[in-house]
Amino acid sequence: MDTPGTISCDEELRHWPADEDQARTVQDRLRPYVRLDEPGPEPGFEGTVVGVDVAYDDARNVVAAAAVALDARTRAVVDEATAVGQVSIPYVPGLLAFREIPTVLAALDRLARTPDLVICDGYGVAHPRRFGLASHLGVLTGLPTIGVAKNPFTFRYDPPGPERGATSPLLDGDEEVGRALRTQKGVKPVFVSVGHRVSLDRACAHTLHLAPDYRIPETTRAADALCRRALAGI
DNA sequence: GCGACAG
DNA sequence: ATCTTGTCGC
Repeated sequence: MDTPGTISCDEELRHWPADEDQARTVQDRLRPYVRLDEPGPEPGFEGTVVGVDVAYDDARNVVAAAAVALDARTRAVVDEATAVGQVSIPYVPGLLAFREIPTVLAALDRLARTPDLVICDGYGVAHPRRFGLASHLGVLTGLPTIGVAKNPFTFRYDPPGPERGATSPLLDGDEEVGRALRTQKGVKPVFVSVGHRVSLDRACAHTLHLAPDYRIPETTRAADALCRRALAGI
């Protein structure tokens, strides 16, 4: 059933790392599957953009994930799904994906149709090993993914211009790993990076289109609200 | 060794 | 991420 040269999502979930060293090894093994040569859906495409996010209950070691599908053009919510899981490992910078992905995959599976594009709350290739949450989710699902983070993580940047839509390079040394994108005039930028099968230009264009009124894209806002509600209902 | 560090 | 009151402003 598996195509040679691709990865099996089920297989990866069965071989989930038990400690930090194993997790880093998994990232190094999967990183070559990230595709950076595809432009991805064009801005304004006909289809669905799905936002995913999770919320935690540390006391009970529980994580709730939400996936909300929006019409990519109108941004109207067309579907939503949630899932609940157990937290396996503590948060370690660089290993965020291992806390979120199993439950996020479960939520994505409960959507009525396959997403055309997925927006993650975090980073893609802007990552110490170039394999952040969005890239990891992309490789496991095969779907085009984008990472939109609220903080610059370990990277540096010069502030983009004050106007909505202004960008500046997000740098790891002298390498551009993403962009700071001003989604609202005079408001702190968000940090966009490629996850899988999308160009950086289009990743920024999609992010800007999804944030007409607020700093954070509507996909992430909707998923954030839903996973909090799901967690509260347990 | 020390500090910083997506969510 | 999460813990949390009031407060400034549209």
